[in-house]
Amino acid sequence: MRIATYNVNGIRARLPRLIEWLTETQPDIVCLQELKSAEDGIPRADIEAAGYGAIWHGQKGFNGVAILARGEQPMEVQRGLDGDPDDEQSRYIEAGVFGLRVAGIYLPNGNPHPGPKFDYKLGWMERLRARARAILAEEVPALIAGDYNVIPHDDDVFRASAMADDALMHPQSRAAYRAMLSDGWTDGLRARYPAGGVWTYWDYQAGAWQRDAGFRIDHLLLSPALADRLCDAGVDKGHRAREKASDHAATWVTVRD
DNA sequence: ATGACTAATAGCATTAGA
Repeated sequence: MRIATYNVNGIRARLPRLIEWLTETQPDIVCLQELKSAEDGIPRADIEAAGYGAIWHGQKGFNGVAILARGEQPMEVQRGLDGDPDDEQSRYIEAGVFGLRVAGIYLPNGNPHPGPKFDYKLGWMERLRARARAILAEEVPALIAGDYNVIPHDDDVFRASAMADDALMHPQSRAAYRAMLSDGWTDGLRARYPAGGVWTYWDYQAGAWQRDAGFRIDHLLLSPALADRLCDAGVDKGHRAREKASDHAATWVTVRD
């Protein structure tokens, strides 16, 4: 079974690329982020025509997450995280699909640091960790996949000094990510490539793609039961080179059925 | 320190992204 996460940076702007990628790579489960669309603007018919059932949590203009399943309708478990009744941003959706629990996340960027956006990021990570621990306590095979907006290690970025002051690799962001790993989650791509050097994002600006000036912020975290089934992991880098591509590349794991 | 790209917005300049 192939499970992928993909920050599409606008599902309507990206629709031809998204459908093409689904058709070419045939993932069984997909978590999408940055739909940048209200629910009534999401192209349900095109996704279904490509062979996928889907649920989503949309928002006009920004954010927005979805879970797709090939030939199946995901069964929604929860949308949004507990712990902040004032939070109206669409960044979390969770479902049961193919016997797995799957959460799709779009973790706040947090720039600039310091400031309210960074505080929101850390608060959101605490709330995510609480939900993640509750999922682990259920002892179902589970995965939390999405755009974490965290560069976990210095070898996950083309040049650590270039991003040193960024919220993506702030020590507090990294500590909050590590805390989830310490709870028992396995970083699927890191397990496959322990030395780093694999990117999932390349900025549109300053020729970052051409210079391979990228970093790794899209992650798939596997519960212990699912980590035991991990076969492979990778990044669909070729699609990042195409016309009208997202600035992220899809990132995936395969697990034994 | 700044800008460079891209997407969306009842938009034609601003916000947000990372």
